[in-house]
Amino acid sequence: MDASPQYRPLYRQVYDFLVKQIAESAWRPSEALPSEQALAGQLNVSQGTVRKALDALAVEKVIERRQGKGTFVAEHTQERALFRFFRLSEPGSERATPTSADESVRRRAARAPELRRLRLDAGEQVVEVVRTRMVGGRPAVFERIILPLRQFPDIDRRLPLPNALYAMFQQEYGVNIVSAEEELRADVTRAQDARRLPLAVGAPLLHIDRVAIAIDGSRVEWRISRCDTSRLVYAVTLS
Amino acid sequence: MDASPQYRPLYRQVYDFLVKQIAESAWRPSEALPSEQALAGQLNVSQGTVRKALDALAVEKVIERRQGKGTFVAEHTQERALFRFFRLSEPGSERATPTSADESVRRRAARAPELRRLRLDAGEQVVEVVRTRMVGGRPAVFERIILPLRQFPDIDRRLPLPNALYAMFQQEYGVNIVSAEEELRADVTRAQDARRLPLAVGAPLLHIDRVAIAIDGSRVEWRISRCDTSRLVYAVTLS
DNA sequence: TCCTGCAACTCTTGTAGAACACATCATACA
DNA sequence: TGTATGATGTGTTCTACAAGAGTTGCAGGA
Repeated sequence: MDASPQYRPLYRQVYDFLVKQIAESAWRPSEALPSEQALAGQLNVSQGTVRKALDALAVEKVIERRQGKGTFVAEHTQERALFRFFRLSEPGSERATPTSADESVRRRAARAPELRRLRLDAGEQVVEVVRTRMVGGRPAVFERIILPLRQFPDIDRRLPLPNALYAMFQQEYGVNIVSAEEELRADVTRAQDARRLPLAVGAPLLHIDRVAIAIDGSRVEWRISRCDTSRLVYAVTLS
Repeated sequence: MDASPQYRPLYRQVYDFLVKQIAESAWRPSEALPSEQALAGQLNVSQGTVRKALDALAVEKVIERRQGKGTFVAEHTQERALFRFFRLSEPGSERATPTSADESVRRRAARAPELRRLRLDAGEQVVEVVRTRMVGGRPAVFERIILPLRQFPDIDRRLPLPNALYAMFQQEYGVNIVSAEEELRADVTRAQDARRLPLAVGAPLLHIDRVAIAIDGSRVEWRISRCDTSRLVYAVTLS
């Protein structure tokens, strides 16, 4: 534990240390961290201080704690990741689970808006994924995803992509998505949308612009989803 | 502290006790709660246990803690409430602040969907508020709000309603809004919308269906907002 | 006498750590 | 094969002290 020029509480230093370790994949997903006692000994602080840091990480769903068993790196399982970041559901708040279809992937140089959104350096390459998301057997979302090739090398050679991308990011690339910033607006269906979705050109659809953020704070994915909300709704709880 | 049949940790019992007290307006907004020591003495637990309960309430933004000063019931000030529950902003995530216009209020019997949404008893009366929300001098949202008259007696005689309704709920009626469930979808502008918003009939708009939930868990407000998202977006962070 | 400035005190929440209870699992033993 | 037990985890509770903020009271000068 190094004492930084500006004071930070011990438990905060422990927290930062653990975030760094997890960001560097020191432990695999679903693998157990060292016990509180072990970490306390290693970092030369008390068990209570380690616990305070672990509790904070558990609130953020970065880790999971199980009494009597241990503390584990939270796993982005299929259901869990979808439940967290896929917000479309039946109007009565029955959760919808999507599948993928008509996937196409290509590698190219990043364009200006992508450089800005993902804070990339000029000339960097990206992978563009275009796919249709099905809910209940019907096309519901038309998705365009931009990924920096630097962070996901050869992801365009690992087709087909899994249904839950964030689980793959975590397991294959050690990239932990912890939050996502979304901007929503209503838009009209264009010819491009109508080829994928059961919507007439000119009909309203929900346009979602998302940037996903990893545990180290880096902006890792830009995703635009165009959703048919005639049968599903975007559900969110503000608190 | 009574021991319930199913075991609950002490700090959870303290938490529940405090929630109940705040729900019953034992302390006014921005008023200080008794100190940790005082609460600990009153409830016959240690200061650390009280602190754990208070920390949880602070995370939920029900209370605010200030070192050296005390613990205060969080106040739904104008800016704070809007920042929390009004999600429209400029695309670059510059926050937008709305004002109200063209407000009309009437009292009537609750209709079937309102009974369901707000879990009302048949025959209960509601107050229906219709108003236009302006952002940057332009109409941006057309809002319809349903409130149970039982919880907000004579609210229809206190016109004009303030800009931040939840601050009024808290100060005038002791109702603390802590979360809101929203369902969003894209819809077309209808004649009714076009009278209020600078949109042509048939243009896409964002339809938001919100139920606001008070600290005691009761469903207190049903609000439908129809938003012009040609200049603003609905911004939300998933975590 | 009145005002000013500072030190000391008191009350608050924040941080750190210890002690023990409870959960889980592996293993020894009847 | 079933049960007891010990080892090792996290969960809960409590204590001690640090740090922030405000109040009080006193010394000293105008």
